[in-house]
Formats: sequence, structure tokens, C-alpha cells
Amino acid sequence: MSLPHAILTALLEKPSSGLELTRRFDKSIGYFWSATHQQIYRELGRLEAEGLIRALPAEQPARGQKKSYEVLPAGRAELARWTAAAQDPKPQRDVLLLRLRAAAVVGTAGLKADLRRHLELHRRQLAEYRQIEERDFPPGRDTPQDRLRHLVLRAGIDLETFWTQWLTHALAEFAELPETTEGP
Amino acid sequence: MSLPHAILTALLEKPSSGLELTRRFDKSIGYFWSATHQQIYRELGRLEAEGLIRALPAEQPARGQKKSYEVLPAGRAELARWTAAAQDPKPQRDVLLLRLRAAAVVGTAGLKADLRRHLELHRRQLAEYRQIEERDFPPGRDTPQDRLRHLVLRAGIDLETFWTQWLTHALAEFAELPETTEGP
DNA sequence: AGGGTTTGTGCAACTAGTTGCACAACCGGT
DNA sequence: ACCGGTTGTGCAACTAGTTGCACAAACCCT
Repeated sequence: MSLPHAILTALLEKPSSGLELTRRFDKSIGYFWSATHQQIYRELGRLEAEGLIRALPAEQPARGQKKSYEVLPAGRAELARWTAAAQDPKPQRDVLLLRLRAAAVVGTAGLKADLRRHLELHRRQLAEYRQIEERDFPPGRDTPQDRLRHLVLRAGIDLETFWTQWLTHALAEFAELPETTEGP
Repeated sequence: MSLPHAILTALLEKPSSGLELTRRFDKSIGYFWSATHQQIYRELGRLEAEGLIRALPAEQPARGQKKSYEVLPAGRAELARWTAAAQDPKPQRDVLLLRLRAAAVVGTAGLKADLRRHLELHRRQLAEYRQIEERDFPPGRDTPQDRLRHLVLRAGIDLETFWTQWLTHALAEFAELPETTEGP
């Protein structure tokens, strides 16, 4: 039950239309909570029906569509409640690790190439995060908001760092392994 | 579409009944691909219907229930295919990071306690992984299977290490922040 | 022998996320 | 004025995972 709260957060940061939200879910918020535009529109409808957000009265009423939404007090309260409520970390699910485990029984053929591809993707993501860090968090700023957001970005950076290192290590191991096509 | 492949892997490692699989999904495989017993039984049914696995002819035919399954050649082939096929990493989703981001707009009240709880959970998990490493991967062993499985475990250890460090850092930051109940 | 717990299998309903498509409006070029 | 791309909103169907419950057999306790 996190998508509605992701949307509330985004709307509190800045009231937006569905498409604007979709764009922001392709970066920033989307880096740790992705969503498609279909999901977003559906959820906006629900949140409005529940009275947590409302459509901003458009300047030019309804002519060229494009509804923007803002958060109502009830929405802010719900978000605060959710943020403070204890939640268990949800069980891991990682396909790549599963495939490695499978490779231990059916052989490693083909897997190496995909590990290399993943390494490249994680490197790219890491570079992007670092760039954002440089741009948005220069040494000076220090409001609580900045510190919290920086903390979140740091998690992203450190996670991508972990993956690049682990994949590098894995590829090194693979280099020493015979490329089997069948299991033991 | 990974649960069936997780099951195939587990069954290749050792033919098992539904409950035995469930137990193994609570550890080892389950550390990076969790599943409930309901999911597992449903999937076993499907895999059998597709001819990828079959029920082992029980010694005492059907007296006290308990069906064990083994993987058929078609199942092994499917697993090998899946393991080798390129797959994109799926977009991140992390509730805790989302909550931190929300806290930047609605205040940090209550969040600190849950961060502490998560830190404790990750520490425990890390300790468990290290114990498994000590037990299952003593310095001597060196078959390709061992190396691959160790690699997977290493990922688990490093991920938990990351989380404990990040949470420690986050809590240190929180200590300096005023515990706000409302946003800016 | 009866009664509670554990073992083992499974169905049904629900929730969240994904995929595929529809369609109107507007924007620019020819 | 028409045509094709982009912007913007949304429905419908499907897939994967979760939650809640049912029920039979076995085990073990008094």
C-alpha cells in the first residue's frame, strides 16, 4: 500500500497533473518507487474519491483538459500517519541471484554476458546518482529537508556501488570457471 | 515469472514435497526469493500440468499423503533456458526510503523508532548469514557449485552490511534533527 | 479412547502491479 | 485544410503475490 503515499509525497512537494507525476516517477521519486502512468491515474482517482486530494480548479475551466491535483489536510494527515507507522521490511526478491543459484545446477552458459550487461547498467545508474548529488546537494545546504533527501540519495548511491562491486567480483570468479552447459 | 524457476532449482538440488519446499523457502533459497506454501502448492500443480516435473511414485502408495516431486528433462531444459536468457533488472521499490522522503515533507515523528527496529533486524540477518558462511563455506571447498553459491551468499552479506551501515548513519543524522511533527 | 497439536495439502478471494489498447486535443509542417 | 507526431487521460484484462480459511491425517498426552 505504498503507491498512494508516494503520490501524496510527490503532490506535497509540488501539485501536479497525472502526466507531470508520471515524469517525476521516471526520476527522483521513481528511483526507489516506480510506477506507470496507468497506475498513477487510477490511484489519483481513488485518492480523490477518498477525499485525500482534490483537483485544482483550472484557470481555463476544462477547455484543454489537464487536471492538476493538490493534497488536502486529510491527505497530509494520512501520509504523516503512514510515515510514522512501523512496517516490516518486505522479503527480498532478486532474480539475478536466483539465476546464479540456478546456474549452480544447470550450468553457467549465457549468464556471463548478462552479468556484464547488468554491470554496465548499474555503472550508468551510479554515475547518474553522483551527478544528481553534485547538482542538488552542494556542501553548503543544510536544512532538515535537504539532509533527509540527501540520505535517501546516499542509499541509492551506496546500493549501486555495492552492485557494481559485487558484479565485478562475480565476473572475476566466472573467468576462472569452466563455462558449463549442463549441471554436475 | 521467477517462482517456477526457483522451485525447479530447489527440486533439482533435491526432490521434495510441498512442505519440504516451503521449509527451504524459509531459508536458503528464500533469502532472495520468498514464497508462501500456498504459492508453492499452486505452482507445483502448474509445473506438473506442463510436464516439467512429476510426482515421485510414493513407496507406500498414497497412504499418508505427502507427494514428492522431481524435475523432468523438460524442466531442466526450461530452467537452463531461463537462466541464460537476458533479463532487465526490475525497478527498485523500497518502502523505507519512500518513508524518509515523505518525512521530509510531513515531519520525522515516529520514524526514528522504526529505523532502530530495522537496524536490529538487519543486524540479526547479517549475523545469520555469517554463520551460514562459516558453516557451509570453510576455506577448503572449491567446486564450481560451491563458488556460485558462495557468491550468492556474499551478495546477501554485503547487502545486509550496507543496510546496517546506512541505517546507523541515518540514525546519527536523525539525532541532530529536531523531531518535527509537521512539515516545513 | 478422547482431545489438542503438529504436519501436510489445498482452494478462494483479494491486492498490487503490468500490458495493451483507445482516444481526444493540440502542435507543426506542407 | 490535412496529416502525423506528441501530449494527456484513461479503461480493461491479465499476472503475480498475499491473506484467510478448510480439512484430513498423524502424533502424543493423559
